[in-house]
Amino acid sequence: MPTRAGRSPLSRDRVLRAAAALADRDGLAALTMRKLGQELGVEAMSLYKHVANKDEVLDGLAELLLAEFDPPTDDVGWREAMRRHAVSARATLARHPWGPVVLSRSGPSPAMLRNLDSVIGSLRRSGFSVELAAHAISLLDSYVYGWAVQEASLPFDTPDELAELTGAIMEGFSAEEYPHLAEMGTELIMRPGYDHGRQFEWGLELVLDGLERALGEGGSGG
Amino acid sequence: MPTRAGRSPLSRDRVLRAAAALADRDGLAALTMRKLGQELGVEAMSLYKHVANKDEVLDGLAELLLAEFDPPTDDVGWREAMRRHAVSARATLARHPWGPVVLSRSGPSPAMLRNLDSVIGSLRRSGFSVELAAHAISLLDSYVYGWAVQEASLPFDTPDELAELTGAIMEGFSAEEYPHLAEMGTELIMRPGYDHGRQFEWGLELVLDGLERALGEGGSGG
DNA sequence: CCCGGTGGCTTACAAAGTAAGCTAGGTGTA
DNA sequence: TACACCTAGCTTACTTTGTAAGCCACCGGG
Repeated sequence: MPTRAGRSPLSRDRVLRAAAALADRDGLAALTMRKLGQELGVEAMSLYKHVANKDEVLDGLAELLLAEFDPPTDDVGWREAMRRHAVSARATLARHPWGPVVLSRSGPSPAMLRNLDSVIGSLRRSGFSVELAAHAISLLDSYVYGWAVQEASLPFDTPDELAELTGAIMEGFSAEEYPHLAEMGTELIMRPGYDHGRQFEWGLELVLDGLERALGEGGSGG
Repeated sequence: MPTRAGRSPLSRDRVLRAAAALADRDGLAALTMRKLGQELGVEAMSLYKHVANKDEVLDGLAELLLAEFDPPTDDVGWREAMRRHAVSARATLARHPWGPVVLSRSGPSPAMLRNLDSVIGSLRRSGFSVELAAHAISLLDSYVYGWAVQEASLPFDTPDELAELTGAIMEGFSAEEYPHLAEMGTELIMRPGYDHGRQFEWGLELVLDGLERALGEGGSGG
């Protein structure tokens, strides 16, 4: 007899979705096989009929995540395509703070390769040399990824919380110890209307400007 | 009687250094309190006389790491100062693949704040507005950090190994599936003399160019 | 009607963090 | 000198987690 009536049967897919939901809700550290089982109304060991082990669950999360990234489209020009791709990646990673962790421990999965291939393709069709495309991807990826990692480690979600937190941190140290930090805190971050996310876009535009210039120069730069 | 004669007494500092050495040698996952104890010729529980718990060990590793970063100096101009700082940070993180992990889980520690403050100071003294300095740091940090995270997850150390690995990955998929990736693999990455690290510098120069331009425009950009 | 396979369950063990309390050896003080 | 005390390291034991091994009930086909 089923533990709970009307429960749909388990499947690898349902396991992974539940894992993502659990990690979203309670954090990646709370994702244990036992809790995951509970979530699905099942004992921990039952999960092993559908996934080989916990590593496979984590790899599966990486796949789910990559599937959420919009691949670039060719109908808007490379610059807009890259911008959208970067913005979407950042938004996805912000939605799932466990994203960077699972991505950085997964090897080159098909989803990852597919994603990469489509970005390279978009750039190549817009006139980027192989080398310049490599440079562009490396730069954009590092930026987005690094941003996301730092964002994921910040313990706040809204600008208000940021201001509040900044204030709390700043009470912990004297303005003599870290004068420049103090200045930045009071004159920028705690100002009403300050939006941390704006910085992401600013940096992204700077990077895109640089790439546009490098593309115009026709070479690989250097 | 000491387990091993002539052993110097334990201390928080010795514990942290041993932890760093162990993580360097066997990876962060191998850093357990028991192994760390062994490394020091001591039982696991003895460590707790010097550190509160494992979290404190990890936080301590973050401090050690930050101490390895060269702070920027004022005698070379902001651009060269930022370049050196970024290059040094990248080198440090490459030397310690566990770096990104411990950094991203540690809150704003004094070492972190000090580091940040000195970078802001260097920029401010070179004419950066508060806002532009914030943008610059955010961009540079994200780039270096994102690069480091990705580099840390790569399972090779030398260019030769990269070429070899790329070849191995590319045997796993058909050129029809990922045509652009295949092209990049054969025409760029597996070419003799290809140096992945060069891409870091290329991106860094692009970013510095952009910042220089933004500084010249005198405003905060936007 | 039996039979094998499948999906979930129970049990059990190893690794890891760490709480609690023990003890020996050195130290300051009467 | 003797004694009380402090400290660093030790022992034991509990909890959480991943997962190996094997059990059993059900279900569809011969």
